[in-house]
Amino acid sequence: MTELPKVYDFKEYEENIYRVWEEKGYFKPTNDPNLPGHDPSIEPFVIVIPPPNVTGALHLGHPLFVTTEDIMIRYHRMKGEPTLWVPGTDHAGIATQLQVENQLRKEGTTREAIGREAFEERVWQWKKKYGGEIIHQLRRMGASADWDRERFTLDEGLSRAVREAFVRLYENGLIYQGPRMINWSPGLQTAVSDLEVEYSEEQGKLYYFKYMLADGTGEYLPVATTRPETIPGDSGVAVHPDDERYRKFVGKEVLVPILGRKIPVIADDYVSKEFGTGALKITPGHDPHDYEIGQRHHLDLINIMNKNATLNENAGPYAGMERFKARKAIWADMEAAGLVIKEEPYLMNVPRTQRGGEIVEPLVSTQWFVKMDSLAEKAAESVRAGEITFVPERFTKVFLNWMDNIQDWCISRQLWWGHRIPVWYCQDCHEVIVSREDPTECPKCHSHNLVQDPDVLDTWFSSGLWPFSVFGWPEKTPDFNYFYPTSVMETGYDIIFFWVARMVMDGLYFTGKVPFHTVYLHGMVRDDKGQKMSKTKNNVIDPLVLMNEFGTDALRFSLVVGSSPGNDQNVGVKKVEANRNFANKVWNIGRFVINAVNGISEPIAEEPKWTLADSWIWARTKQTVNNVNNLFETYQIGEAGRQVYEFLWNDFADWYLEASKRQLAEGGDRAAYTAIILADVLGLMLRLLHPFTPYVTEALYGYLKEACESNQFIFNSDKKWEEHLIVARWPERMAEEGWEDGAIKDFELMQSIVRAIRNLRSEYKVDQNKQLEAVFISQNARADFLRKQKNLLIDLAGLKEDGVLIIDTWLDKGKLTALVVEDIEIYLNLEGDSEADRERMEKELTEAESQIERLEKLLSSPFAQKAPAKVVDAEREKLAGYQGTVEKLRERLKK
RNA sequence: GGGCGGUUAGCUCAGUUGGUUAGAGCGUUGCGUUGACAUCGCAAAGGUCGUAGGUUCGAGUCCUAUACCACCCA
Repeated sequence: MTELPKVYDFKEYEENIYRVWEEKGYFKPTNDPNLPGHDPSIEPFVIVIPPPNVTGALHLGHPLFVTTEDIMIRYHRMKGEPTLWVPGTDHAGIATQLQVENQLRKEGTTREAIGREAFEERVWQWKKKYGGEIIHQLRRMGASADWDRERFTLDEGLSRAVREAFVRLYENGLIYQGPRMINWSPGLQTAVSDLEVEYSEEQGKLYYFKYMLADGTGEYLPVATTRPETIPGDSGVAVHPDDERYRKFVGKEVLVPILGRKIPVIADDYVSKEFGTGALKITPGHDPHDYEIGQRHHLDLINIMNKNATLNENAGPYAGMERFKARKAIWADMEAAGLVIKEEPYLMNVPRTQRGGEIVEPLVSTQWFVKMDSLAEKAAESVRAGEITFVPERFTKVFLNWMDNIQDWCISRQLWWGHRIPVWYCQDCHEVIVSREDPTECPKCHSHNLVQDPDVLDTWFSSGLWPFSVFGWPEKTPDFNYFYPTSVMETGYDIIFFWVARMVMDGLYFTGKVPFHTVYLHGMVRDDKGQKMSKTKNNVIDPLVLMNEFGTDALRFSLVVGSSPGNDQNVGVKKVEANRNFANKVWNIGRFVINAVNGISEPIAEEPKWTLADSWIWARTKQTVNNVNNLFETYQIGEAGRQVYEFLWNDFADWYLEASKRQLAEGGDRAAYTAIILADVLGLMLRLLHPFTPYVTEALYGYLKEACESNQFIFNSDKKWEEHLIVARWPERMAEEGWEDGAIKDFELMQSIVRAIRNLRSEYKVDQNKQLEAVFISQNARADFLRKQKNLLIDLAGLKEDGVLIIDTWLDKGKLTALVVEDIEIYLNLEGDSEADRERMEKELTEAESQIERLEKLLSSPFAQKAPAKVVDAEREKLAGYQGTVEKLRERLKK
């Protein structure tokens, strides 16, 4: 027999338990399609992990998604389904490249200095180190993923998938290369997609100046701009066609300040008459809206900017100047030339890159793009048709709205870390070769002088293929055939466009199937005040610190319980601490139950005679099992966890365990059956709780199993205990048998009486160990009921063993202190202040009377006719209870 | 400009077919340790469920308007 320590020491168990799980192969799916005996007709449950970046930065978002997905995985595994969770990591182009560049900088070198090949080698080293670390942390969080199937987005297999996807899209005309307006990051020296640009409201200035007419009349158009440095790139001035003020200028020419270039005045209804002066300078080379207007009106496209955000030769005297220095210089020169009208403060939306944070420069550049409209249409269709469900549902609209307004996707990045674009250029005949295999000669001129496109693909290009590339696509592998499409995609709502949308589009395009039937989106983790966690705010909580201090179970429980899908949640140390306490509570419940089982040492003689407490806890157990099943099926994981918590702490531990102590002490069948109930209820709850807190439950399960299996008096050998909880059978719904409501109601009456007595004890500052004498006055069935439950009252309310009297009527009430619960009068031998007693009872009377008033009013209203009988009856019973209380209190107060 | 979410106890949040006295954790206050648990127990205080209307026998929950906060898209 194992003697368990008083305190659950998670450090004792976590690592060992995880190792055992893994060694036993529990993380691997049953019904593996690669093994003999596979049955393809059984539907598996499959999740592919949102692959964490290999940058090495661990944050609370990781344990959140690990826990959520692991809960789903463990739940389905326990239900006996073939269950697969595919883990892996993402190469995270920009983020990782930046990290390695930082490292190089510290060494006093740069990627340019060491060259592309050496740089790539460095990044692989980085990946090996930090990618391994991330994986190690995922394991530490208890992730029951199939590590033999772990993938990395730059693996050989996945790289092949990327190539296949690119070539197929290209061949079908969905990938094209061309000069387009893109977002250029001067710091990162690469193009970024629209999604990677974030807008921040910042204080800037609106500059008003004169656009002089070219006819020399001295007339001018007043124009306002936030970016004077782009003036050298202007190729037109636009006004609204209905604008009376400027109608006469349309068709005329104006002079670009300083440069003196002639440009036309055009009319376009994009221009807002109210904004600024109502006249807009058009810079098609450096503003996305101007770009469109320029196209409409065939304006010149002038690029005035170098890739490093200095102005180029098109900017005349400002060539070579950095963009913000040029702004000042131009403005000063214009002021000198008398062209300045005024400047005023202006709150503007500044585009910045998600990664580097510096201001994005919109400019025209030759890049690779994916044509999105047809892809998006199919994706939207399948969502509208209900092939994909979002949890929470509101994200359906967000998703569709984005799909309906989709823009082409710039997929080329001027980086060195990522999937190299599979395009080669013949240096002799300029043929463009797009190929699955590296070509050695030009198919057109047979030259061997080929150069591969230097760019790499946007990381999300490969992520979009993840749900099927991890299974070996484009090969039709057994894994792909059986596990794809997957079941649930669980990830953060912040990447619904970046990732979820692209997986849906790619899945439909490349496999003809939606990649998953459910998208479960979790919220962001914030600090305990609701602030975003950031290094600058110094409010980052390191999950490792939390796990070291409170254990993995506590962290997992904290992240999932008390929150709901799609909503952000605040996490503080206190919360994790509280849940560490819960793990300890469960542990001690387990200790008690195991001791109880071990204490049974004689065989059962007769059929069971269940006590009220037995019936009650079993009824509540059934309720909890059924509720948790309902909640799991509707993805209300947090609420499910909360209900198990509540049951274990407030019902099982606080009441049933207390009640069971006497039952166990009684010995014989009573004790044996009590031990059985304790073990059965705990067994069921460990199962329900296991997905949330896998370690403490697995540890306890082992001890409980040991205790039960070794006790032949109450547990026969045909009751099968699975070897480990991780693969134990999930408790399915339990049918109602009709007695449950009565047992619950009866026990609740006992609870009311016990609480009333405890309150009074506390009010009278009675020593906890002092046993009180009590007289209960009640009639008929109620009195019989109380007589039957006398022992329960004695134990739970702290009454004297032979000092409890239950009688019909009693005259000599003396100076005893009275209590009334429903129609039961209770007298305790407390040396009370009779005046205080009277006051207390009067207060209770007033309260009960007001309740009667409320209920009588309610029951005489249309409520009684229109509400369901069950609801009305419940109110009637309450009323009867209060009426009993009032009657007894009045009687007592008369004396 | 469009959209979405939030507003519930001092703090952080649950509350999914509407059911009639609204819950938890933390914090606060009081009492209490030789047997499951002080990483605890027993109890107490604390809420016009943002505001105004509406639907309904009944609204924290559904509808409309509105205020504030946060986020997404343009």
